[in-house]
Amino acid sequence: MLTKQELEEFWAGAGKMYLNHISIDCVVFGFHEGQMKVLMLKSNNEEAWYLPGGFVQKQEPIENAADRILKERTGIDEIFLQQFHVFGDPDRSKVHNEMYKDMLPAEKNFFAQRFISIGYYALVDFFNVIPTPDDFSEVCTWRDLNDLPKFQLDHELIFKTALDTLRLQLNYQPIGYNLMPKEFTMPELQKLYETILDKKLDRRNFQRRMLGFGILNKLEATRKGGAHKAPYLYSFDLDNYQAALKEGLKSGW
Amino acid sequence: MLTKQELEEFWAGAGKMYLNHISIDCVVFGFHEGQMKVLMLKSNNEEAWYLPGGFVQKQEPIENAADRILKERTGIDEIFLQQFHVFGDPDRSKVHNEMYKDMLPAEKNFFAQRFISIGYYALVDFFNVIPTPDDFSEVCTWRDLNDLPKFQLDHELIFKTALDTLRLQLNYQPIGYNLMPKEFTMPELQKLYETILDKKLDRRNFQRRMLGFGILNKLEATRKGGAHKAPYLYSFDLDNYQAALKEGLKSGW
DNA sequence: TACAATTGTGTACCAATTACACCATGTGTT
DNA sequence: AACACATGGTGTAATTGGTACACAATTGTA
Repeated sequence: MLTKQELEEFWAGAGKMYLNHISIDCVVFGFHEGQMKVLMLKSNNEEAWYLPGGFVQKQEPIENAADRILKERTGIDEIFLQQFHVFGDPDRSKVHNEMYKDMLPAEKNFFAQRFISIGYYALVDFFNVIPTPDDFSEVCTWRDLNDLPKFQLDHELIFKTALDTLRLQLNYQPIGYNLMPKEFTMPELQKLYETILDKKLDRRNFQRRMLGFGILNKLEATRKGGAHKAPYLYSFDLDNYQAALKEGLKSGW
Repeated sequence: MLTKQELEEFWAGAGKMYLNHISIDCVVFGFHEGQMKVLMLKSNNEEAWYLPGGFVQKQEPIENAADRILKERTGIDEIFLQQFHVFGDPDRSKVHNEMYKDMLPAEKNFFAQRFISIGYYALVDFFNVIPTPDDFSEVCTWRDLNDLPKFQLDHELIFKTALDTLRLQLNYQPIGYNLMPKEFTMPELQKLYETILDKKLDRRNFQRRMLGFGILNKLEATRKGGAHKAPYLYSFDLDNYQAALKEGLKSGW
């Protein structure tokens, strides 16, 4: 162990040695009636697109930072937000570093610094969102999952990891409270799952399994208007939903 | 979007505004013959114990930082290491801040800064480890899971989150390659699972399920020496093991 | 040689998942 | 009004997976 004198010196030096930039990158998945999109931004100066993100302020819990950043990009609060991975390769910002190297003196080149990025993903109904560009972009818009642009930095890795994580978590977590209207039909909920997983599910088995989780209330009313038999309406049982979020939907060993 | 002038000013300011300290805290679970322990450290000046940890250097990938820190504390490389959560509450270091407040001038009080900590957990055979104190501790030793000391800061939360995550991941990930000898018997492997989960498993069902994963090779030889029927020896099929690590052991929807 | 402890293997049972059949309901066509 | 058609609601058989337990085999020891 160090002496008190050495300790003080260590702390004084460490204050500079170990400082890093911490950013949040957020994969915002938008859903509406069987469509699934990602929110992306782009500057006119560059070809590549990037994910909504920002920096964590010194006295700010990271959850708050993620909420704040998302509110700025989408206009909405209380989004379903899930932290999923930290991306910390020092080469992450190499591209930017190269780009600004000639424009800016070294001590002002922010991207010569090291970045660590905390990855979050968010689920929203994209009809509730007003995409708003940030200080480094002119364009902020929804991109279809089947028509993705070129990504900046390691944002493609972040996006793919988010999608994989989301699909995995579908097995253990309830989903949809922020994505469905207050009252919805079973086929509508099934469509959400099919969209995320990108595959067809059997409607009868889906229904039974979903009801088995005990997070839905069956309502009296039915959804009229379609050219077919009117399906029953459901709403989420919020208590059970919250409980399932915490404890998961399946047990293990 | 900002003008070039504004951008330069932003970067110059941001360089100071958003710098944070990033540390790694690592829950090292040690196993041997049915025992499970955690590696912990303690300074003579304080009562509370803390987890192995350290700071991420500017030009260092975080995975490397975790490896480096663990090598310093345990003497071993190539440990099974899993990132599981980021702890970023600004109040995390409050206790230390209070403690050093009177000892150190504010600008030298490292703990007045914000800390963000990336949580990892590691699995090792504790007979392979030489616990080595760091610069802030005199004691570095294994603590039994049933006899845990008082924790510093939010290290109890980190520890509990790690244990929960480990138990959850047992359902989806193979485990044991770094913890078992090259050749081992089924009861020995079962003991590892029982130790982690802290419950008894049925040996016949365990065997069938384990073999079903296809990550084990049954060997000709048996383990002689016990006062009972000699069990068969197994080894891990490394190819299948690695594949299962990536793809998981179960499928979902 | 009998016994205790432990391992190897099989099987009956229950729960969950999958696949599919059949009926009900609302709309448009004739 | 009769009918086809698309879709939703419900039931059920077949399959799979997990749990509980029975019984035979092996090894060292009394």
